[in-house]
Amino acid sequence: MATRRPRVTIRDVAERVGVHPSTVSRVLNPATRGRITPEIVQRVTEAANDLGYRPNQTAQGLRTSRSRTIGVLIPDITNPLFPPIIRGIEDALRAAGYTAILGNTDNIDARERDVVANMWARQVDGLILATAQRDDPTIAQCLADHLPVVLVNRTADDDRVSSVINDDALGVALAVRHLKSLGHRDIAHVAGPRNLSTGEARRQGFVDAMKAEGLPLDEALIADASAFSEDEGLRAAAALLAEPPRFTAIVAANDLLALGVYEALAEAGLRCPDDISVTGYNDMPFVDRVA
Amino acid sequence: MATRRPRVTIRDVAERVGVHPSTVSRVLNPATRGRITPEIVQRVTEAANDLGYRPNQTAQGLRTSRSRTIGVLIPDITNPLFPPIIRGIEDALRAAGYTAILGNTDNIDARERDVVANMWARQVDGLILATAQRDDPTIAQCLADHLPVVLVNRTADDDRVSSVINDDALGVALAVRHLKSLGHRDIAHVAGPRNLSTGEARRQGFVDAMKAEGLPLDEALIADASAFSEDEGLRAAAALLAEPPRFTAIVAANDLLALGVYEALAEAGLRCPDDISVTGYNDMPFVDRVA
DNA sequence: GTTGGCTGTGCAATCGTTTGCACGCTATAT
DNA sequence: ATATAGCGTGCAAACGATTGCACAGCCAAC
Repeated sequence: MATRRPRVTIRDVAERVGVHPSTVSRVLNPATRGRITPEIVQRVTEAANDLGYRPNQTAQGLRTSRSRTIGVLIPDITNPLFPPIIRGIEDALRAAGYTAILGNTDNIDARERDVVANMWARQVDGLILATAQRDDPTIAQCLADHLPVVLVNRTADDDRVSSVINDDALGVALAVRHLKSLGHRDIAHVAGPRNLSTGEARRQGFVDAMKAEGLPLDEALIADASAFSEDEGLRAAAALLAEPPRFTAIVAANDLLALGVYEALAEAGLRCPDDISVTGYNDMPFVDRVA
Repeated sequence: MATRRPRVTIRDVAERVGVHPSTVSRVLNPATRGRITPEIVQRVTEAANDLGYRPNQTAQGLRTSRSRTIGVLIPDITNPLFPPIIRGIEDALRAAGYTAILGNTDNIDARERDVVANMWARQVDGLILATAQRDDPTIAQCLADHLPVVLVNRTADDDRVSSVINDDALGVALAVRHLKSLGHRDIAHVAGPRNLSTGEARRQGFVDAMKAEGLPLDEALIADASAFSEDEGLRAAAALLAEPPRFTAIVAANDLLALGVYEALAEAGLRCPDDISVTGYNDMPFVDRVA
């Protein structure tokens, strides 16, 4: 391999100005800059610019044991739900001088442990989990290690950890109200996994909303999916459609499930919305364009 | 902030076994393990496991100046074209003990420079660019710095850098042939930006394919989009549709452009495929479901 | 005119690993 | 028996930055 452009170090800057490296360090650190004579600050700053000095994050990280890096765990980046979330996280982190490293877990525990171990070895300053289960061993581990952790999209039952989520109950209630206003009375629900906060909360939200709207609630019209996937949406909806439907609309707990529901309807020879209406949840990109 | 779980270092392992840290290091490094007495290898390995030792990547990185990290530049992760690519990159890197850090550039030069500078500061071992322009300053910079770089999805005119791309000309030719087999003769093309290899190659592929198939080639039926975006697809297609169309099909250089073309057709009161057929390029997730 | 405080900078240790070099030991050759 | 080669391990110096401590110089106060 060819030799790389030699890195400009803090020592190079120091030599050029004729001061000690520690002085350069103090100049470059806004918090300590005030302790240095303005004229030296000026000369050091100029020299650093001239030489194109860039602090070596690795060395900084070793010394300070902070990496300015955050680990982000997601189930699978190809799930269209996540790119917008990731984008938001990365933009915010970059603005704060941080960098994200991503880990796809595919909802596999072993993979998740592996990814977290790797991130720990890389000295991440904290973790953002989009993978939280209501009872999540990874979260327990992070709490035990005092590794800062925040949840996004889903939350956990353990209330020691904070999370950024939306109002699942409200979202489902809006869907139910909308369907009611269209004249629907008998509404089915394809629910998400009950071990995920989103699944459980939307399920409960559906039950509450039906009651609140004075619509008939039939537990038999709630089909649980074991994952937020198209396949499971298809499976769950097919179960609902096994016998002639006693409902005119389906509230799916998530957009991927809704896509599966569409398929199930098609397989059953039913059309949407002519025969049965369907609502999703997520505003997944391009979902409004799906037939 | 609470105290963190104290890190187990190579020195802790050494002390427990009663050897020098360097010996532990050699045991843990497969390349040097052979130089150490098997019994010591055994004891060190055990102690490392018992203590839950994990090498500190930051320290390793500082010493070896290799970070086992690769920077990946993409225009925008929310563009559905990229998640599958990223997923593939991350899986392959992880299998090799590497980690990816992502950078969204939004095709903005300044942002791109910023991201690359940040990655350089983080000592990335190399870069994967999905952002390549045919004449790309970032690539020139990397070559000058001897920072290893590989292109994906798009390539560059500079042949010193390798790239992983698909056969754009072939893909377009297949689309043209398919349309011809359906009976189309007059085919328009919504081309991508000519400063990107994909735009230019598919455009050229379209021209060549039309000639090869013996179909009439009318330069006026090629509309250039200035970006691979839905908006530009709409704009370019609208231009083609400004006067009564002299064509029965449109080959779009990319799926997002194709979505824009759909919109343009809708706005013009035309239906697809009844009035005009459209082909895309990418196999973007869920695109087969779009109306 | 000495003492005392303050201020700006240098010194050197440190973060956790890796690695060239040296050293002591054993085994073989003479 | 002594020289020599080789093998396994320890030693210590890096990598590039940060930071507690010490020290020199200056000014003011007594």
